[in-house]
Amino acid sequence: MAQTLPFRPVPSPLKASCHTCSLSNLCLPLAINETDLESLEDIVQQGRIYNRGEHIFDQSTPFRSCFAVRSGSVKTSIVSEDGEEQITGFFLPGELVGLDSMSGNHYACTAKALERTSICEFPVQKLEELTTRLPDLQHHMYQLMSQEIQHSHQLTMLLSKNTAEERIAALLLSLSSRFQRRRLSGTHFSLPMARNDIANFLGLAVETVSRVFTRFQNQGLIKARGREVELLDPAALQGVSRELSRQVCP
Amino acid sequence: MAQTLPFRPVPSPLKASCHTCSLSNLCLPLAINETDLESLEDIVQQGRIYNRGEHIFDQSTPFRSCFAVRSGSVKTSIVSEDGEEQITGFFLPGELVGLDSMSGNHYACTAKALERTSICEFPVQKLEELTTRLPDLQHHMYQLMSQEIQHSHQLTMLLSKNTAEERIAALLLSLSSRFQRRRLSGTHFSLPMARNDIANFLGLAVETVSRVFTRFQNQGLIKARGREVELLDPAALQGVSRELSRQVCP
DNA sequence: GTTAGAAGTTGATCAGGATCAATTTGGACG
DNA sequence: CGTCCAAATTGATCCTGATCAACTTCTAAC
Repeated sequence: MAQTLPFRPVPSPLKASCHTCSLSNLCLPLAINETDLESLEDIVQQGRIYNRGEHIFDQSTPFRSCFAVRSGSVKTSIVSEDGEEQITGFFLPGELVGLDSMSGNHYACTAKALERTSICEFPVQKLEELTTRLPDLQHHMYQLMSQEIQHSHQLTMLLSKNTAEERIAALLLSLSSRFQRRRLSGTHFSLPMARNDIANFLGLAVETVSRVFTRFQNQGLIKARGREVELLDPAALQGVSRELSRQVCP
Repeated sequence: MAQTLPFRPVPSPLKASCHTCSLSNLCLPLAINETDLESLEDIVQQGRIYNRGEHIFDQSTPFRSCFAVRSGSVKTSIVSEDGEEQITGFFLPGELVGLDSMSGNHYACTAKALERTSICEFPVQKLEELTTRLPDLQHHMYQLMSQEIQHSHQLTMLLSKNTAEERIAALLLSLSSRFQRRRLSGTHFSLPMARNDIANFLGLAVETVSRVFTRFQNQGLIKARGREVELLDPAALQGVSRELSRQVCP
């Protein structure tokens, strides 16, 4: 959309432009060189917009594609037999959604936009064909999936061993470092998700999340009003979390 | 080792025999046809034995290979900065260990044999080369990794939402169905892991695990003496767990 | 601006499971 | 066969965080 200059033929709106995408150092293009990038662009459908709360796919959708967040943010969740929901991840720009679905005929989770969000789509069939031709891209896919397993294991440890305060500190620090890597402020940002989502993701009650936020605020660790958060003392938060060398979430 | 007939030239002991392996319908060979199977056999190092408690690799080992359990069982665990351990999976024959390590230079976890265990080794460099040539095998790798993500997410939900009884019931049923798929009894088996391991894996205290086992026993759901377990009323256990359409662990 | 419903905060109470402590059982090995 | 140490069980107490309830704030829609 940055390309729609007047008096200039515009490429088909579905033709991708990973070349000009500022996220190419985080996303799939990371793995591959200039010439191969075009092969990737050939299969991408780029930039469809989803509004807040809109489903990108759910567990009844036949599995066709993986998705990359271009702007905005996404949450994924699974639902148990008895209808309980578990949020499994929050995804920021440059991150890939749907890697957990690459077995079976349907998506393994539900993906929902947390705000107005732009999404690129990679049809898996074409993606798999491409990765047989581009070993570097295949290697990158293995890496991404492997990292997702690692992150999930970290989350397991967090849920299994850490207190409410530690979990929330870890989440805040994870978001902070991920924002930072995207050249956004790591100390002052807006939470893309509701308190409810945080609680669900971290295995806590909403009330607990709320209490910990105010406790952190009273201790001068953060300043929070609604979704607006400022980390006043990241080092102290680090101390609280005593955990998570890497990120909690993908 | 089943091939050492007398008066007959025996292939090099390192030369694999996936052809004759009873697990070929669970393990990597599942994905590929007769002719391609030989390519896989060419890269496998087969059947090294590990004793109970022996490390297959740990987080300081440079990452070289993925491993398939041939017989016996394996647990994997990660260690946090402050030295706390979290068991991330139990692996039975035919299951692949090390998929979480396919990014970075070192293994992402520690793998330890829970009993006398035979392990096949797949050097990843060769494996990756092979998967570019064999799209079916590549597809299978994607599937396996994707399933591991799914299982980890299921575990997340279990830790986040379920009580001690529900977690333990779910684990017993998971083991049961996995033994069954290996043509072993699903109602009478020997737990490969200690109570401590169960507790750690499920985010509980050992004492709690012990209490739940005796409670289940008093309710007539199971019979347990030490590691020997008999599921007397799987349906009732199913009711207790109300969870986990699939397995908890890989 | 008004209003209705959702989201968030705060308080009081309760319970599941952790922790601490004391036995008991079991397995490995001389 | 007995010894020793680890693993498992059982009991008593305590604490974190869930639950229930009331209230406030925010957001969106008219």
